[in-house]
Amino acid sequence: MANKKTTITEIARALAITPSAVSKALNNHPRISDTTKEAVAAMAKKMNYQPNHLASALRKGKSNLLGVVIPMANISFFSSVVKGVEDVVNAEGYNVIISQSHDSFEKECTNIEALLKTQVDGIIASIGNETTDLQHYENVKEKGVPLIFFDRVDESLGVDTIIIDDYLGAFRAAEHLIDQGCKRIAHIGGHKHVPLYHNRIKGYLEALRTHHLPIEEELIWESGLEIKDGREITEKLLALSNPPDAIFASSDYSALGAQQLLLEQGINIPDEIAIIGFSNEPFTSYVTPSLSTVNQHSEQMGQRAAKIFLERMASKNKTDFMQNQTVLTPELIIRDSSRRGT
Amino acid sequence: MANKKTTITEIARALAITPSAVSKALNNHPRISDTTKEAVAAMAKKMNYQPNHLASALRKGKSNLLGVVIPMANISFFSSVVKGVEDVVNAEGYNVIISQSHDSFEKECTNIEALLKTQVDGIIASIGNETTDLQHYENVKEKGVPLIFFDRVDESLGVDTIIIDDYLGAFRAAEHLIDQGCKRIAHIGGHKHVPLYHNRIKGYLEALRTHHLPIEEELIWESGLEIKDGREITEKLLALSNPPDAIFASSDYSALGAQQLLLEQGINIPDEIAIIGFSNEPFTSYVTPSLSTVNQHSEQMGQRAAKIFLERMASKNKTDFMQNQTVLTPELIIRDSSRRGT
DNA sequence: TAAGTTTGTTCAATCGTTTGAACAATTTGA
DNA sequence: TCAAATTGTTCAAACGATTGAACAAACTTA
Repeated sequence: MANKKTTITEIARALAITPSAVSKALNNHPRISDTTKEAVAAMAKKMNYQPNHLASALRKGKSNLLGVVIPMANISFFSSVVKGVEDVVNAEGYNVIISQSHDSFEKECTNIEALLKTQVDGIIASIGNETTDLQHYENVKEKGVPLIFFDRVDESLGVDTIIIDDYLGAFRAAEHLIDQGCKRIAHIGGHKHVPLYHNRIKGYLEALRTHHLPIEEELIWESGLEIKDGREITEKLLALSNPPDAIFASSDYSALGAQQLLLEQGINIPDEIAIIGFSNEPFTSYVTPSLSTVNQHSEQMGQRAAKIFLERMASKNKTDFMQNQTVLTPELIIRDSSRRGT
Repeated sequence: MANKKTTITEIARALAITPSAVSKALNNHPRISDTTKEAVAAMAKKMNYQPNHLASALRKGKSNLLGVVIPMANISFFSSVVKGVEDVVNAEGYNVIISQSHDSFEKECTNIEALLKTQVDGIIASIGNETTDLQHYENVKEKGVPLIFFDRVDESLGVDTIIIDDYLGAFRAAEHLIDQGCKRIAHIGGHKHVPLYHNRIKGYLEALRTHHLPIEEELIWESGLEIKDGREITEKLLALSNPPDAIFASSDYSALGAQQLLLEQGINIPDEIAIIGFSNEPFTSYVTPSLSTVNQHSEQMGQRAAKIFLERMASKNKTDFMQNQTVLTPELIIRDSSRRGT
């Protein structure tokens, strides 16, 4: 079809100079004269030259590719993080490769392997729910590829991490419900082996203790935090001889499930039972009543992770391997599902 | 840190053979003996060898990278399409680079350029709302890089396209409202210069004509289709001396805006005014009342686009440049917002 | 004006892998 | 038994860009 490729060699030929002169001109090397630089630039434009990134990446040992591994792209939290990452690294000439693990351990492993094979310069990841063995991440570390965990992190590997203060978020969420006059607050939690959910449970418990409310095992549940989990657990909660007057769910989806069930049962939200979720997924503001939740500052989280990556790239002298542990402060978002009239 | 790199040269040295023998062994070349292949495989595993993708990509002139350009990743439709694409191409050894244009013409151009520079093997794109000049896409074509448009396409470039039958989707949506007994159906449409929205308007009009309903200009609006547009237009519709008894919105977001306003005004949905949206965004099933909508088969669309890409790669003999125009059939999803009791 | 410095360019090696051609060793066929 | 075919491997040249060293020419400086 078209003259598919213009290489620096061709530009060189056209100008009767050497490829290396062209390369240096394009890279603005100080020893190249302005005249040559201009001539090269003009010819490059004229010949519609597009640098071959692979060649330079190979030579420089740097692909300018950043891998991001997330459980799901269609969860708004994660796509926002990705947006934050992109905003920061695109400006520095990096491209982002996103791969989804769908919370499958196997897929996560193959994704990591694919990214390493593609010679990404770094990996930003959120660990899948299924994952307990971290060998594939060890691998990344061994290869000397910067690795940064966000949200679902593991401290044991000694890599950079960035999370929100889940404990505090949960504490505030529970405290807010207490402020609204709730006395029996149920918790729809995630699996305790995931640190982040564990921290939320602790925050919830501490809030109860602080305000001298009894802790009742029958009100505390663990689950996969999907919509159906919210429904099922809420059903069980309603069946109790003494049902709760509030539900704090560790995800917006499970909170939504709870809300749907309550609405179907004709239970008034928030007066009979108040609800608060976690993550500030967009839909929480669309539903009726709008759902209170906790904002995780997803985009900021991505930006921060990206900046840490860039710092790692800048200081490849690996002498100062100080682990970077960033904790962002969550923000309570109070909406109709928990705002009781005074 | 670690012995960061194992190359085929090192494997070769360890086995006292040449790098080319190693390369051929790894690639299962027929002329290499099974003994050698096994020895190489064993040594590769032992030395934790990871092929350098950049080098092979450079040599082979093929990066195994596929670029996907979408307006927004946090719109579920687009992330589903991406998922469909990934499912298909990952299996064939490709990685996907996603870049978002945020409906900015400038960003779209730089994205395309970045992808070309990265030497992607192909590009799957949905044209941004702002875009009217297609020079950057011409560029892709000129370079001989397979280009496939989906959803927001442009036929004039002569590249492969994949869309749903927007006309039919709109026709059915409007017809469904008519079936429910609605007589004055308003339309919250997108900008007419985007073919897809134009087709939906045509489908809507044709449904009215088919069922002998009058077409009233005051009921037909163009907008950016966001939540606020839905609210504003609905407000205007309610102010009419003869307000509509149904609203067909060209996006789920604008349908949601309409719904919110109607609920605030205490208007019964669907009995006083029925609503139907377009796209089947997940939140449509979460809101109350749940929103009727049109399913665009997003994941299938992505899969189809990916398959077309793979076909193009397989037949790089570019003799048979038959443009591939796929049209998927949309599916009506009827929920509470338009289902009137009989 | 001879020695030293600066300027602008070319040379040549390199990144790690691939691949057709070449070649030696072995096997087959008539 | 000698030529032909097969098998398994090595050779060497790519792919396109980068980069330190080398070098010639021009310019300073004493």
